[in-house]
Amino acid sequence: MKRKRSRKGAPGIVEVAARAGVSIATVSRAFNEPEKVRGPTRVRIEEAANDLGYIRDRMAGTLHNRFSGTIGLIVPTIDNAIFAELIESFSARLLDHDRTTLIASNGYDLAQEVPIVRSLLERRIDGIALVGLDHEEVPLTMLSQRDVPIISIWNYQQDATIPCIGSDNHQAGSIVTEHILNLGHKDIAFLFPETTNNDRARNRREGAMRAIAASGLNLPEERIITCGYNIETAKRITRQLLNDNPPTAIICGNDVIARGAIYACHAENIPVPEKISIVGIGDFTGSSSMEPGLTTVRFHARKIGKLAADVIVNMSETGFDPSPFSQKVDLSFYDRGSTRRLN
Amino acid sequence: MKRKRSRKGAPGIVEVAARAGVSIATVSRAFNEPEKVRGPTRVRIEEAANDLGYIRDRMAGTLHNRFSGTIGLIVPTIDNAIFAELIESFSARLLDHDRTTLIASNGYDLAQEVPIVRSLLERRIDGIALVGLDHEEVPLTMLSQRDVPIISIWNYQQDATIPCIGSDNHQAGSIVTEHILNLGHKDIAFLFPETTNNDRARNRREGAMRAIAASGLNLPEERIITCGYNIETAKRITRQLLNDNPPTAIICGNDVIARGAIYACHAENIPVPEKISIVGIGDFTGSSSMEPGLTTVRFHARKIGKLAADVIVNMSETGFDPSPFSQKVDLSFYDRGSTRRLN
DNA sequence: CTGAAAGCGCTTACAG
DNA sequence: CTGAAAGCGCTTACAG
Repeated sequence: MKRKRSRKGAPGIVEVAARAGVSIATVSRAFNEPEKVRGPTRVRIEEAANDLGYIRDRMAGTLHNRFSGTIGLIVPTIDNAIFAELIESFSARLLDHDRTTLIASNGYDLAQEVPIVRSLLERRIDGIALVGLDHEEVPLTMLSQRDVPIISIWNYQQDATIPCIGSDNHQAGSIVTEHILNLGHKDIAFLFPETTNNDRARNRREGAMRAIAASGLNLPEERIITCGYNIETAKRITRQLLNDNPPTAIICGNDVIARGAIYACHAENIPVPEKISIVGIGDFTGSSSMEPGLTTVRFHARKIGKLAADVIVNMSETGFDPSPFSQKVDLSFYDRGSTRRLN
Repeated sequence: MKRKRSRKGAPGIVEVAARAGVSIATVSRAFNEPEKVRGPTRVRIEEAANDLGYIRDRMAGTLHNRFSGTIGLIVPTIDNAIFAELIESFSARLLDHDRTTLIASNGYDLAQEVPIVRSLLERRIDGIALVGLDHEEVPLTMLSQRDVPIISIWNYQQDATIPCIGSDNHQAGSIVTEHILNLGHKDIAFLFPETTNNDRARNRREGAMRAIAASGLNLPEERIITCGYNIETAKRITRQLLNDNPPTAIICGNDVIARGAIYACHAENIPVPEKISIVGIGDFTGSSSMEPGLTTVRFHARKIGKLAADVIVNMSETGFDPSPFSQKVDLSFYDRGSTRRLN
């Protein structure tokens, strides 16, 4: 069933060279190292290329210099407010660098990264950005064996074994927890996603737990609830919680869960924050507009995405020594309407 | 600053051939047309490839057969619930087809599509999916000149000039409007995004307007409000509206705007649906979980994404006659809690 | 079923 | 500053 695509009229470097009256070597230089081509020659080449509607075949060049101008991005999910801003800013910034984004999602299943990485390597990516620090050995080895630079994004850990750009999830967890504790809450529930293979969720939870411990509070086991990543699940679990044994505050592992929790309170006619305080983590699009506005800690997703794009391009161009590329992006806490002092 | 990436230890087809004791031609066949290679030979080659950790260079093959195994996807925005499910399902399905997604967003600016398409063509995409039917001539010509198949996704129009897979936005607009009219509402406001260069929004609005006209109702000019694409803007504009001159129903161009409108009602203490009915279009993730649940018409985004992936792969493999590839995906109306009969 | 050889569209030392 | 030529890692007729 395979067909061979015709080149049709599409002109190549040969046609451009002929029209400009130069060799193909000079045409190539005019694009890649314009400073090495005499002004008038360059102009003639550019005109010829324009007239013919020439579009370079970068993949042909890749064969030679090993750069495809393509960067891989693997996220846990696309269908979720969590990474939307990150993906958008990362890919837009790459376009500014004349790079293109090859995107894939692993569906929160790290085993999926093996075939994805293979698929990306077959397309000769110049570098790759992976969300988080939890990854299997195999894909990491496949990448480093081929000298493909890796950047981990979203989570920042000082002792990370791969260069990372992101925020301190540990700190995010403790910030919101301390806020709740400072408001005098003692009966607190945690609504956190599964932490296996998810360093972001794990660090947040650890940070939250540590803040609890530091305060001397003792949180009973049943107050630590594992909750799926979607609004509907969070809403259902929270309604159950409200019916069984409502706490005075709920600390949510992210804003998506917090949104579900707030909807649950609406559904059960429990006023937020009068009867119950709710905090999220992330500050996703829409969190500030909710009623009540969600108290949360902001991950500056666009900043992280942009930085990561700059860094991965830089790494691919210069070769790299991982360590100096790690960067911590500060968090911002927003005290909006969804929490209040316990009275 | 350019460095040359070493191949390092990464084995190529030559090494695999040597280890398997065959020619590189046979190795190539074993991957591309396995049925042409004798069983035992194939096994030896597969073992050799595995042992060496061989990863094909598809870009080298592209040079010859013109297929990169890469498909472009241009959406108006990534940072938005609107296209999240579409992107996720499209790219996941492409991965099943052993294709990879090159993603880019145009920020609702069609002029951006020229550099984006150029960038994708330089990477030798095998096909491209574009959201909507409004596009400039230039990028479309660039693509068809190079025989790159195009599929328009999200909007379906019978007389579209490019093959399209999506739902009837016209119908979506009329469905929600008729629902509101059937509930007895007469004082209705429209909250629609800018319709220039946006066929989806335009069709929805036309469908809504037609339903209004068919009912004999006369909608005053000031009831037709243009509203930005984000929750915050929608909330602000709706609050203004509620203060100035509240209608009994608001028809929103999409669920994002509807979400903002509902939050505005919460903020102004106007109960939905008791005092005001609100409908959206789209049924994005989260719309069913809101309080009240959003009455809206569902675009089956995952179905569209999956279908589009199948079709574009098919088009790239078989050559194509555009017309038979168009497909209309039915809408589903959900009457949830945000609307009620006027009394 | 398998191999030797030409060639895909570029880039890059190497000369000049 | 420019050109002729080799070569990047594959695929594909063409022979055998």
